[in-house]
Amino acid sequence: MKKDEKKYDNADECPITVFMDKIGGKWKPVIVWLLLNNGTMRFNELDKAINGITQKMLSQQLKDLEFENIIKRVSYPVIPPKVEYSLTDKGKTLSELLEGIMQWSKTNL
Amino acid sequence: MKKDEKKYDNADECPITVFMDKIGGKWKPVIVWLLLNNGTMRFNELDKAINGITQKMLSQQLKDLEFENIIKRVSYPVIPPKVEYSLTDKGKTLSELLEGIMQWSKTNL
DNA sequence: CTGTATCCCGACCGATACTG
DNA sequence: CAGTATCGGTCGGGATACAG
Repeated sequence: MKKDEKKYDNADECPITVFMDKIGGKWKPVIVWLLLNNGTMRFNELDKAINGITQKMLSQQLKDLEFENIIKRVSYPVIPPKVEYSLTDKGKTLSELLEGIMQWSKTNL
Repeated sequence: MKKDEKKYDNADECPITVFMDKIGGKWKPVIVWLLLNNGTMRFNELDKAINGITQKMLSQQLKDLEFENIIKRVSYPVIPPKVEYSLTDKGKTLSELLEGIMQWSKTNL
C-alpha cells in the first residue's frame, strides 16, 4: 500500500462495510432488486413477491431503505390504504453496481 | 420485468444475497480489502491492522474466506509459527467490484 | 391493504484465558 | 506467533396476533 493511501483498517470506516450495513442484510438486496426490475410496487406486491418474508420484516426493511434515501414511499389516503414504493434517483444508481455483483456472484459462487 | 427474466423473489436465490453472505459481515470486507492492498499478510499483521477484532473472530473469518476460496493460507513449519494469507485468483477478481462499491459508498453514503 | 405489537429463539460476536 | 476453548450478552429476525 502506498503511504498516501487511506488505510481502511477499521470496520466502521471501511466503505464496503458501510455499504453492506446499508444495502446488505437478509432482505434489502431482494427488495432493491425487485424495485429495480419492476419500478413501482405496492406493499402487498412486495410481500407476495418475496418468499418467506413477514410483514414485520418487510415493513422494517422498507423503513430502513427509505431512511437511507434508497427508496421512496408514496401513500395514498384512500380506503383501503394504498402505498407505493419505488427507487429514488440515488437508489437507481445502484443498478450497475448490483449488476456487477450479480455477474461476479454467478460466475464465482 | 420481461417475462423471460429470472425473478429473484427469494432471498436464498438472489445472487446479491449470496454475495453478501460470503463476502459480507462485520470483518470480511476489511480483510479482503487489506489483502488486496498489501498482498501477503501474516496473522499478526492482520490482527494489528484491524481495529477491534479479536483473535477468535479473525481466525474464524479467515477460515470462512479460505473455505470460499477467496483467500489462500500458507503455513510455514517453523518456530515460532508463521502463517501467511493472501488472495487467490478468485479473490483478486473482487478488486474491481470492491472498487466500485467503494466509489458508490463514498459518493452516496 | 398496510401496517404494529409482543414474545422469543438462536446466531453472531466480544472478553478472557489458555495452548503448541 | 498463531491460534483454540469457554462463557455469556446482544440483536436480528421469525411466529403470531392485532389495529387503523
